[in-house]
Amino acid sequence: MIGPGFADRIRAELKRAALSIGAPADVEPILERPRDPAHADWASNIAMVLARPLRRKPTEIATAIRDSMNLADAGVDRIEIAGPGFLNFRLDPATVAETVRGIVAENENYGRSAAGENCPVVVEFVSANPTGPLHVGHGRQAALGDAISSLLEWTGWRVSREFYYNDAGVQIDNLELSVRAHINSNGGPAEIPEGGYHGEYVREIAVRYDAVTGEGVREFALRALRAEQDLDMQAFGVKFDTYYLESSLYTDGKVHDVVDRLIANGHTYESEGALWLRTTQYGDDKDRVMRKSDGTYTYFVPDVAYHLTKWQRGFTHAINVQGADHHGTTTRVRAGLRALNMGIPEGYPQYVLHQMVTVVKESEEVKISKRAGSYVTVRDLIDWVGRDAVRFFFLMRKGDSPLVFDVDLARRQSDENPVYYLQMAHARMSGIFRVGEIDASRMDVSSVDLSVLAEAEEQALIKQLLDFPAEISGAAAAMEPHRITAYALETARLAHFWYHKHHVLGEPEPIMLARLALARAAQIVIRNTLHLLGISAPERM
RNA sequence: GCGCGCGUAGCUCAGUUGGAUAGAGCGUCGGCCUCCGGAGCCGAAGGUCGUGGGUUCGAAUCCCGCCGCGCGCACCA
Repeated sequence: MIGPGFADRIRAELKRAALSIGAPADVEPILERPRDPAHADWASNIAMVLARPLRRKPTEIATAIRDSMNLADAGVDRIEIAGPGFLNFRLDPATVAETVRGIVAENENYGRSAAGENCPVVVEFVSANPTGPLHVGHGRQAALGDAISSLLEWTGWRVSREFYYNDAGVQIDNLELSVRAHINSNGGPAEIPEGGYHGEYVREIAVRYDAVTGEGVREFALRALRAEQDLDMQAFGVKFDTYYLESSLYTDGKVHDVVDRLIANGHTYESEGALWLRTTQYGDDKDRVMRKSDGTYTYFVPDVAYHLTKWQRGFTHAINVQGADHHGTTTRVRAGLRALNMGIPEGYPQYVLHQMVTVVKESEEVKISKRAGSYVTVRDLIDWVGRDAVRFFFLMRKGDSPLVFDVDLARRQSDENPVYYLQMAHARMSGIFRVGEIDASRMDVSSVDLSVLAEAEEQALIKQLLDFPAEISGAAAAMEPHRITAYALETARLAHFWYHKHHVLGEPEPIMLARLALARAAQIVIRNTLHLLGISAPERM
């Protein structure tokens, strides 16, 4: 560990100093990177925090702490006191430069940590009904779910990516009826029933259906659409570890078991010919119907059964990535799980909800596609701008805010396009090695004198590279991949700055060797961010 | 009406879980540059962080009210 290494040393020495001036024994100094790098490399607000318990002025405390700190033990060059009582720590440029060696050595593992302790977690995403091609909302989910999964893997969790097919229920009935309508119309205009599906794909399925095989229309349609969705995800580069079929919950009797258990636990009642669950006992604003008056179950019962299987399969942590339009279901699923009295905690599963996606092309919103009819598909986006751009654009914004997908920007081959800018930074670093005819992957930096990396752009770039592990763990803990896209762009920016200002090849050998090491470190970090986000890192463009 | 989310520069958005003078990209204006790899670099203008209160050493961030936008409020998923 390189980045936190500094912080740990400073923190330990800071704590020792704080205790020596009478701080409470349980004091835990907080270190942070100041927003403005001109202030310091690392900063602590400990003096302000201690002001109250010690009944002294923050600046006074800060001075006392500074005076009792050992610079060498903390590994810092300078300590300053600023503002209301910040302790600002500055690192020696040669110390900073030295860290490049570690980044190059760790290579593809740089940024990983073990915080998750190999704990199993299931991340469920996309989970579309097999009733049509995947739409852009599913695309956002796929990008988010896959990136969150990667973040968790990078921080030491054992991740299982899961796709839940809602292949039961009324919507599947409607799909079957829609396909049958086309079959019956014999190529003529079909009478699609109320609630049915109108896309071109429905007609295609009807045309391809062959009654002679003995396979039912319903099974054939489901199989075709699942295959199509699988291809969409494959084109997007997303791989699932498991697929779970809603229908299996019925055939395995799991839905019945859940209902029986809920009844046995006394959380249900009959009313108006239906069976209700008292979800209001668990924070819902009204009780929910479990079994309709026609004897079938509402969707949330298999949902509860499904999430129970996650728990029983050993996933003590479960994360669901869904559109915000499903927000209403979270409370009742959790309520159902708790009503089982099986020790499933209140916040299980965790939800990551995202807002809607609108697609804009030539300044106009695109709402329809030929294949799907009333919506734009993930496949359309991939065809228009490529997988990398689709992924990046979906991850650029935090899930809480609606996303406008600018197709024209995404396909532009210039710096205005963030994906291009980012990949170009990687290509540039790679270009240095190509032109210099150096095999970067075999580069030995163990005996290079890195202390010559003292230029402002070099120090800024290195410090940025050092932030990478902390960025990963922060983004993983918050389940916010957009932090990584922002970090990647900033890293690319600093790499571009450095590249424009300073030459590598053709410099005197000591400088060239050190700069080659830095170019390699930058290449590694940019490549790692790209790979983590599921985006390719081209060597040339 | 109730619940959830969001209001930050002209536009698109960040803001490290309460820290220092609120940032970036695009756009606008002024000036350089043509270099391993493609118009890049430097500087400037631009903000009552929707609004009114509260909490404290300190608030864009936490709490309450109000305004505006989105989503949800099914015996659909």
